[in-house]
Amino acid sequence: MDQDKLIAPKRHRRVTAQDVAEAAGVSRSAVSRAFTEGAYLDEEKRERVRDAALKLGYRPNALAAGLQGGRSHLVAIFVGDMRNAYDTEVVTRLVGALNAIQKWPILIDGGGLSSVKEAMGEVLRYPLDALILRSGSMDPAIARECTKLHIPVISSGRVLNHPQIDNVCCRNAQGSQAAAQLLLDRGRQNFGYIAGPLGYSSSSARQDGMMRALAAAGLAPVAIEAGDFTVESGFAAAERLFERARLDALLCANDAMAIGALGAARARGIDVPADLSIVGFDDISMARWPGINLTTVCNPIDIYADKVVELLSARLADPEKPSDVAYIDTHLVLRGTH
Amino acid sequence: MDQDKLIAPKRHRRVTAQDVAEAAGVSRSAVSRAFTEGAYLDEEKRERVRDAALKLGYRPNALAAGLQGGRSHLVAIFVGDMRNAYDTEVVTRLVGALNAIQKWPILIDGGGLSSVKEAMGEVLRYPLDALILRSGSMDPAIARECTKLHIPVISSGRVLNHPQIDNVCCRNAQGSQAAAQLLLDRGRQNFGYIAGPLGYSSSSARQDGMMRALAAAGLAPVAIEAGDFTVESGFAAAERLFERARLDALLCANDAMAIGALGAARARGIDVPADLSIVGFDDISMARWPGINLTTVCNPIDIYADKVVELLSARLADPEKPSDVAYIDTHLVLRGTH
DNA sequence: TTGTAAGCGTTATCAG
DNA sequence: CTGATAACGCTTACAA
Repeated sequence: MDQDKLIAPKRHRRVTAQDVAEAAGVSRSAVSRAFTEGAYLDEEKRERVRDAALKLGYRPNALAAGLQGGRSHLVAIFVGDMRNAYDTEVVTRLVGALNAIQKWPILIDGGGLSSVKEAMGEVLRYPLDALILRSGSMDPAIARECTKLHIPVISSGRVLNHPQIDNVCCRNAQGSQAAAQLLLDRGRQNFGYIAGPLGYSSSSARQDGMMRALAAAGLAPVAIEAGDFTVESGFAAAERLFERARLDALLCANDAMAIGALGAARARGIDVPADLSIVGFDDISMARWPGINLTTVCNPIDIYADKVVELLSARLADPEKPSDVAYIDTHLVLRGTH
Repeated sequence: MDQDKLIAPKRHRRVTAQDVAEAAGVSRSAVSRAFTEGAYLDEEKRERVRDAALKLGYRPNALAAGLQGGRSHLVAIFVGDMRNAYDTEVVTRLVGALNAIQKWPILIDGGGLSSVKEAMGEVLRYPLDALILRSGSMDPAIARECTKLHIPVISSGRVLNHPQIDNVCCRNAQGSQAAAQLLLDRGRQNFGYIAGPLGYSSSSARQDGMMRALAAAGLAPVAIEAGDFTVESGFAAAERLFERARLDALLCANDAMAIGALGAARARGIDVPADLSIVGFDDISMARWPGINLTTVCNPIDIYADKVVELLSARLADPEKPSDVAYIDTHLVLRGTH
């Protein structure tokens, strides 16, 4: 016991390869090899090392391994605002997809943070395998800074034109054009639109798509209001719209605002879908909840996440490859509000 | 240019302290000191180093710094299932709170993962500052394994009795007892309950709280069904309940299932709250959405996350301190369904 | 105040 | 197949 204290100066030193080597009666390198796939090592010896490691509770220190030159297996995900339902669902899928390929996602939530840039700066001190940007309103300067550090960047939701940045992006205009067409075919004529905040490319692209469909029918939207992508803001924007004009069709830049608008319509006694069609965008999980049952444009999240991981793997395999843009096709999901 | 190629063998080597030192005409240690708060270094020199660093795009490698003995500033968050709305909100707050104190959360989502244990094993190779467990059904063996590695563990949602594990936990029974009492006071007598899956301590504690209130009034629940915490399962469970019995009060183990039950009641033409009171638990953000407006027991998420971070900081400050349990008080949120 | 040198725990290289 | 040895990039005594 006394001896114990003498031998272990630091109280809770992590078990190292050295310790295991001594316990198993082999060299440090043998221990390393025992844990390296396809390294030359006598099977019996490998067995012995593994046993000793298990007994001592050893596991190779990922920090040291990462330092030594290989990959850190750390991937940062920068999220614009995790309080946004769609972003949250994307992050959830992304986390799952990354976990599955043994990449460990570090999350940074711009929504809850006062100084995003500072946080990014701190996280960039880790030699990340990659950075995933999930934000419609990310300062492109930050992305460019990452490429300077030679960290692969995957931008999701907004296409950044940079030779080192891969992008995955949904065909926004196509989706909302189809949604508008659906309502036109149903005989709707008085369209309203609830946009997202200024500066979000997805919102403006979606608005453009609607405009295009309307223009082809010789129409234009009757009224447009903007929210901030939250349910509450959708509720408020819808109320303003209902004050201003008598609509029979309402398209929204995302599902959350559409759900808010649906609440506002019901509160006002408007019959949806008999008197007013409401269509969202994204197909978040709440859209299919009983009591909401929102008709919407599906922005397929799982495909999205898989695509991000695919681009990531391709980039890691060949860091010099030209940058890529993966477009995701949308499709209409007809439920009860159109 | 040719020289460039000769000097830089690896194509995109990260800028190191050495590079900065050479550029600024100082020693490596001076560079290190320039970035260390409160280290002795001539102000003019520090300026010079910082300038050179900025120009070269240098930032201290966090891996190397962490290896060197200090903290890694990495914290793993293990989530039982990120597709669960409450867990997701907790994670969001946790991420924000950790980002704010410069700890970088690595997420592992048990819900999306086939082999949770394996993933945990991989992540434990990083010398984590701490591990946060957010899961009602986590295998306690995993937690114990972490304490063996001397990694502080904070368990959230279930109290683990271990000298090295800190806990934060909401007073579940208290909350649902109050909810039941509210409905008793309103004259309700025929109570139903939608429980969570077996093995979730929160669900059973909440059920106990309700039982206690009913027992005090000489009552017992009329019917109980179980779901899996999802909206869909709440919908289905409520339908089964409505088949079995005529209820005037329905308590649910969480908000998501209550929202499902609300949908089922409406689909059946039951007037909520005139003929049936429905009360949830947690107060997730959707509970206050227009069109849902759910009366519920608030399980204050922000306090929760702050508490976790508080325990974490205390533990890091004194790794030998006795383990702690922080109980979170609930309160009723009266909205439109009671 | 500064530079030198010794780790931190790995993995990769290179003789044997 | 295996054991030394040299990186990896940083911090921090220690000496100047």
